[in-house]
Amino acid sequence: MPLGSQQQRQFHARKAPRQTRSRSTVDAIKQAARELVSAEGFSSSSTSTTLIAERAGVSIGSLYQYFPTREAIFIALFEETSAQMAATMKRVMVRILDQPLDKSVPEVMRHLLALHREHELVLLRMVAQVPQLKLATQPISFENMIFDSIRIAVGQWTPGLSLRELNRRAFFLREIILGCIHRYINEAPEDISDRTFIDDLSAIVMHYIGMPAKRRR
Amino acid sequence: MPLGSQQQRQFHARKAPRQTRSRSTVDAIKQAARELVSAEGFSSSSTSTTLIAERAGVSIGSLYQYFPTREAIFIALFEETSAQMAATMKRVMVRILDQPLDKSVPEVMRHLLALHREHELVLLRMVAQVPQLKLATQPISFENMIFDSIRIAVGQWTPGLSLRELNRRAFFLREIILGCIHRYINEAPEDISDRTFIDDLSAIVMHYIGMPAKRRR
Amino acid sequence: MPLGSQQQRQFHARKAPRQTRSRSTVDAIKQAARELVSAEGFSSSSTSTTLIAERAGVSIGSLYQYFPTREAIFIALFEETSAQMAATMKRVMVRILDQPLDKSVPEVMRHLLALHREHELVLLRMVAQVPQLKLATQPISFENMIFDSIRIAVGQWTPGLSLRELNRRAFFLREIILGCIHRYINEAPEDISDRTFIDDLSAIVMHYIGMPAKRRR
Amino acid sequence: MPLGSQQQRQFHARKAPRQTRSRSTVDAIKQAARELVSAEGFSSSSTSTTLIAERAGVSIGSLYQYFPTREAIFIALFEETSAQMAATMKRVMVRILDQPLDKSVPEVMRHLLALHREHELVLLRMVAQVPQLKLATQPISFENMIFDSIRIAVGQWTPGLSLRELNRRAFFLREIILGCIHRYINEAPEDISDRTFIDDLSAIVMHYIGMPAKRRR
DNA sequence: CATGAATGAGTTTTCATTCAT
DNA sequence: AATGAATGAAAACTCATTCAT
Repeated sequence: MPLGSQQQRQFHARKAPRQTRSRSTVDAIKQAARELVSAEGFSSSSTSTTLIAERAGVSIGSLYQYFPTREAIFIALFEETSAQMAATMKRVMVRILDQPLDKSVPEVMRHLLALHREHELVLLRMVAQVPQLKLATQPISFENMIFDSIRIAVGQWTPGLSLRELNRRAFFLREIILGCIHRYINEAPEDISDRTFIDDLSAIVMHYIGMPAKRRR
Repeated sequence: MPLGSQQQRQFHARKAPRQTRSRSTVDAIKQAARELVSAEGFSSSSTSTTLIAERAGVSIGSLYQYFPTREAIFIALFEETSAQMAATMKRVMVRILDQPLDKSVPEVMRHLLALHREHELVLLRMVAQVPQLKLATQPISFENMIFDSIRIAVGQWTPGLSLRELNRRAFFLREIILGCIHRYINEAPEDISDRTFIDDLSAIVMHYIGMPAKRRR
Repeated sequence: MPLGSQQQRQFHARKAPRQTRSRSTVDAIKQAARELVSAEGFSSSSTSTTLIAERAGVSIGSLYQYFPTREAIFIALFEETSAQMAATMKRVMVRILDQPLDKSVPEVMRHLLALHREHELVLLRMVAQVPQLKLATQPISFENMIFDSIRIAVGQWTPGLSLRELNRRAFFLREIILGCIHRYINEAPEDISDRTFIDDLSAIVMHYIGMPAKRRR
Repeated sequence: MPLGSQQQRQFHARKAPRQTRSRSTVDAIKQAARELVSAEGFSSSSTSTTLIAERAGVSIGSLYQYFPTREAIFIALFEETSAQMAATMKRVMVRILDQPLDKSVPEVMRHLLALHREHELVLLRMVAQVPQLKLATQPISFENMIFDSIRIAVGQWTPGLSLRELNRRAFFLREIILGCIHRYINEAPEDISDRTFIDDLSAIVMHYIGMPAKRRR
């Protein structure tokens, strides 16, 4: 019988695991998925459900007990990672916000770089390669969290900006920060050390934060 | 010569179209691929060879006469687009290079934005979603061309920079420019008009170009 | 361990069937293949995986669970048959070896004929038509087993032969015996009864076994 | 439209080539086919019509002008080769028949070996691998010719044999001779020189020719 | 006659998903 | 709950053959 047509495709996890055993089953699956994605990207031949289950030491049957769909695994993975990162960053931000810009910005950059390195592949590859993510998890939590933090920071340092202008600056800053970090990790350019990378990125950021509001004609 | 011996996967076009008829077949295929990718991304269910052939009004047989592999189609597409964009940009650059920075930079940004809009999906989606591209098309021509242009421009405007520093600036500038343009097109944020987008981006760029060489400790 | 890395074409069975259910699936597939080959030879149109699966009353999916490749099916078939035949012949040989030549040789011929009749098509057609077999199954067990038995028998009956001469005689005998049997089964000539066939073949064989070592000039 | 159903499949050459140009086209095709078969066997991927046409320096269109079917090419090839071999053998036979057995038999074997070596692959591989041949070319001319010659020779040297017995001996002799030659060429066993091979084969043959008619019980 | 672009039925193979045990 | 055998729709790709030019 033709599948996938008889019901709305569910993208989210099927049942909340309660017992310890299934707890670890879910984790094993996610971990296996993470590893496979890291090693090979998302091509469905290298991260097939069978492979994931195998690596997790779990039968496919069990896998489908907890995830209704292959995609669900990756979405869960993504959300988890994303949430973790957001939480970590929040902690960092709180600790730092009252310091002067030239201390706090590099500090934040450092943490962001480390964080992305740690979760490198899941986050970087996934967003790019799994289009469904954009739709499924509307608030891409981490990016949004960054966006909000930036708005707040910019608001503090350059008061009197309109909402539009605030959003605009946050838009650019987020893209500059995350974009440069992504590419830096991906390309690992020989000419640039972590140190210079963070210095330069911080300089750019600080300058843009401090740029006076435009006088519109 | 011994035929049929295990030939490794070919990524490039199988035979060059000679007659006008086949010329147009190839074009139809590429166009169909372009459209499907634009509409649906790369998931092999939405851009299967069958679908491409169908949309191109061509039999699968014909498709495989010219492209040995599904991937080959996309690579061809990518290379073509990439080359076109590079050529266009070169022309623009030449026309502009002797103008003062505050004229030429926004001008270049304007052109880049237009160019990316035009070729939006092929370029944007492809690089992210087709991992093989990185390997198959050694010099991702467009990005490289941008990189080189930036180095030249920076060299002119901030003479006396070391090679390393030149490369570093080009690295940041390329990422900032292309990254912001990509995201701007993708997200189409309501708060930002094309005009402000270009102004802001230009401001950031100009500032970074002019930043004095760092005094290292 | 890195999965998904280009694994070279496997010719051997994919997973060993554990449960009784899969046992019978594998058997059904092999049986279906055997029948189709018998009826039609190996042309991939008459023994396509689809056809085999269909006849086996099994889905193609299942087929590919156990055989990674169409070829793998035939190789498995061949090995199985070959091994069975070798085992049977060994038993026969043991029982017979101490009898006088003029008893044992016809006896062996009789068994060989029967054996080939039983496994007729798999063995006969396959070796000729599937070139990969030669490479895949290093010792074509049955033929080798015959070869060895012949060497032993000849050694017993005509002692004092050099190794070379032993090999030479075994070469001729094996070809004569197996060749004549094959053709007899294939052509089923009206003029020749099983009885006369075996008599004549035995006579030829016995004579050759007993031929004195050559005096080389 | 589905082909192959609207008319009886024709296996023989489509039109008799008259002009010199097409003469050479046909030859080129046959030659190309011969080479490809020699190099790679019959797997339709290594001897596809396209490949044959290509190697022959001829368009597929032209190929199909002269051969209605892929098979037709091979059948033509086979018949040609077979006829040539038969002709050659006939000449040899005539020259030799009045000599004493112990001269003529080795002589014939020598010629047969040479002949098979020359046409090695076409003949050997083809018979085994192309089942259609058996049906299409009813009188496999060469084998038949050998068969007949043997009957004549045996009739001369052992007069008074019944027709059945004649046929029987010819059956065995043909298989022994051709079988051993085929295998000798295919396996090229190190232990056996051409000389010993021919000596032994001749001995076997002569002995069998001379074996007295059986006294039936 | 020659050409080679086009065709498409038919192969092999994959992989997400189900379901009997 | 867990298992893993079974499923089959769908994908990639091939190759003999036709036919417009």
